[in-house]
Amino acid sequence: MLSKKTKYGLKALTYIARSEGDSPVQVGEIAKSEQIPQKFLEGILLTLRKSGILGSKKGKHGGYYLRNEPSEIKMTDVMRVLEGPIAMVPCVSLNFYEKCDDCPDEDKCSVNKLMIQVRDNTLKVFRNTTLADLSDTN
Amino acid sequence: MLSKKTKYGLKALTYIARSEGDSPVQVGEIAKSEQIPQKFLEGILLTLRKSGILGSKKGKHGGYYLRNEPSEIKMTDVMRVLEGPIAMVPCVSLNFYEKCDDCPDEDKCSVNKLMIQVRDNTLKVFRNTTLADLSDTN
DNA sequence: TGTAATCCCTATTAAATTGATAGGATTAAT
DNA sequence: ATTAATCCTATCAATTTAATAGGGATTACA
Repeated sequence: MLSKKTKYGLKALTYIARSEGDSPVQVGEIAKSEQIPQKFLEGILLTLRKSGILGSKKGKHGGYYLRNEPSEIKMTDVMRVLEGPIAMVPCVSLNFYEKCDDCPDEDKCSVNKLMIQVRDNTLKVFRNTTLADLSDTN
Repeated sequence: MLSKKTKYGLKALTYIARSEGDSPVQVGEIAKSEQIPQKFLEGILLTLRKSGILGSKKGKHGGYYLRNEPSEIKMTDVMRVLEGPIAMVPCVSLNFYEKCDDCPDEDKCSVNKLMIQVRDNTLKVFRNTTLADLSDTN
């Protein structure tokens, strides 16, 4: 299941992408419009900024803005920042690899093989989707 | 992340599929061979039996057996029993649908659209994979 | 220069979930 | 009867998640 953090983060990014004008978008505005607890959202946008996806401007009339064009922001990056590994088991993760405690031999593990397929298919979706796709209002 | 329950369940099913002879396979044997806490595994096999995937024989020389051929046991069914919904958000789940508390309008939700794609691709994998594929020792 | 608005940071908490354990009841083979 | 297995329920500890709280630092602007 997708965490609220990720869901809220995706909605916020979409909101920012849609409001891109000259001035940065404020947390309070996003929180209100998207029905997200403001303090919770603050933390989420902070991690998105630290990861380089968002930029921010402090002080009065401050807020958040995208560091790149929506069409340049891939879901792979966003999802990894918000949700962590895309793979369902660590032993299959490209960016967060870890050996499983059980499992003496990965090559012989039936779960491993199945999860590689799932990972590849999910990756395909995330690689082919950008924030521009999310914010297209069709 | 895949729960241990699901991982253990998949390994156990694979084990049973590979040992299919005349007599049922015992929990203790699986637990030992696959390094799974026995009592935990008991519960897992119980739910697999209640869902109709496994059958059991009680008492001495009892154990568990597959109710169908491995090639008839689809991952969609196994995953839904062990892990629950395949979709990452309830509003996109085919078998466990629920409206999201936030989200006034699903059709306009950017997360919704993305997660439908992920779901469909994951489903594709699970529908095309059976226990026979998992237990093929290549 | 002061005040309000905004992001920034850390700590805390409550609830839910997960992984595991415990103890025995029931059933069947010998 | 005895033994060996499944079956069932309850409980527990650890972790994770979602949310809240309280204030610090920075900036615009009157």
